[in-house]
Amino acid sequence: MFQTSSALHRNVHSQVTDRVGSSIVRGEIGVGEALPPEMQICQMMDVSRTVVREAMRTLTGKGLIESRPKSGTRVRPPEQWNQLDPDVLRWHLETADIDRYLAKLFQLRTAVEPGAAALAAIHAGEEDIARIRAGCDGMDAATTNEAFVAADIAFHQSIYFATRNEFFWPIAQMFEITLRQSFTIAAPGSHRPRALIEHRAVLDAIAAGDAEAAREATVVLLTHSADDLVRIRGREFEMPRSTPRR
Amino acid sequence: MFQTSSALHRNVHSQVTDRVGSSIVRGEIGVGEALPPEMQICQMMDVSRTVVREAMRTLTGKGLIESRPKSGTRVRPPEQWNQLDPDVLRWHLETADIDRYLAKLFQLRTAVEPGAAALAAIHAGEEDIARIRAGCDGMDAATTNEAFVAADIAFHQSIYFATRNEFFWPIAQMFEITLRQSFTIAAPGSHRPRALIEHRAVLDAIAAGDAEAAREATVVLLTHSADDLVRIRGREFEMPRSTPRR
DNA sequence: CATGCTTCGTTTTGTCATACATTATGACAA
DNA sequence: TTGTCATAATGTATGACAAAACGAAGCATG
Repeated sequence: MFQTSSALHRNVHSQVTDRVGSSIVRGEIGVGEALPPEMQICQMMDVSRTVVREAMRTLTGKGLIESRPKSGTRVRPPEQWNQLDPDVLRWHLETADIDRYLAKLFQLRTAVEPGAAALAAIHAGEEDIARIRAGCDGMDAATTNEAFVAADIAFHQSIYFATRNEFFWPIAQMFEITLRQSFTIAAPGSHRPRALIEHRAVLDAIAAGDAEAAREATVVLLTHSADDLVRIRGREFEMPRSTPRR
Repeated sequence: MFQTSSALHRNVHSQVTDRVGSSIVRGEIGVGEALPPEMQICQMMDVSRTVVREAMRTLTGKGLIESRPKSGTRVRPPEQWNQLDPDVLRWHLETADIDRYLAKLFQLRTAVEPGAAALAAIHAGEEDIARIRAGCDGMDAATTNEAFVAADIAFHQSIYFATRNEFFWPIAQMFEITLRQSFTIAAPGSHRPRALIEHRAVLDAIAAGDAEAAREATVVLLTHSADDLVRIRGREFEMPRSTPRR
């Protein structure tokens, strides 16, 4: 329990937060179960109670736990966790196998991104479009694989920000976390030229303010991307596809 | 600054979290600006530093602020806030006018829910379908307006949970927060019969495991819902619509 | 003389230790 | 069965010190 994680933080309470949070996400504590009392955690990790309590506050804020005097601190059901919180995501990534995670992320993208692109076409300002275009150009100019993936991610992030709807932003944030853990989110290499064309199509539709075109271009982009993922990483990346009209 | 909020909590640090968090979301502090030093906040609110620090940890965990020795505690850019966090949502709801908020929420639903329903059709288990059906039945049996809306919300929440993809769950959570603040999320009354039929259509498609039917039934449902909202509350509820095929 | 670098002091957050308040649980007794 | 109370856990307060980073003063150098 509370196995030391690999991340090195400057703050002690971040480390404690990491170890406890990771344990919870890993499922070592079990929903509804109680954590050890604060004092016991202090001894286990050899830190002061201040630190443990601040870690607990952080976890409470993320919806992972719930504390009451006397009864102790209990793990809340996962439906109530802030599953899109960067830390929670990271803890998931440490434990769950990466393919399952990427498949779920891709499911979310498939559901959201076409609609987001449509909204972006309506609400994007000059700066938003410039950012999206910068992503395209970055993909174009990329020599290394890392640079290509980074530009790719920046492109998609910019679309979410361009909706001008803050509820889409946390989804954009997810990409960063994922990026740091693996460079394999996209499946570049063989299909770069086609991918570039399809990205430009999305950009052009958004720049033109054509919501429906942006939606459908994004569907095409994601569909082909899913095909690549299925080919490279396996069938769990198959998505329910809404056949785009032509 | 740090105006007292209306919510009554049992914990002192929750109150401090509320006041500071609310101030930040309200925009009283300004992105990049520094908060007053901890000791000063202690005096302002007449609490111990322990409490203030635990409140700060909570806010840090939600991505609102960032602390460094000597330089102080600064407000992070809103793109990095956990915008789907229940508390952040609540603070937004306190300040922003409710129509803008509901419109953005509806934009998100319009983008996500069709895809979520498609996924639910594939992954839902018996319990999931039972929950969705319970939502339908609840709408059917509802006598009061509150009961109808509550059942409606339960129905839609169940769809997100039925995806079996935890990244969709935070969106379901949003409905709870919104429900507590206003019963007007749906626009019931005149169109109850039609709404009920459309909800059943979604349920049937999911129960039948037909992803495409579930998607299109949801699009129809949301489109009509948006029409009602536009009629009742105004044009800001107009959505980019993906004309469903027939 | 002006400019850049180093050093050091000060401010603010980070951590520790201790004491006490508050509250809900669970056992005991009426 | 119900009410009361001891108890164990979290909640709050206080005071002290550590660490880090910004800024100013001083030093060396052009």
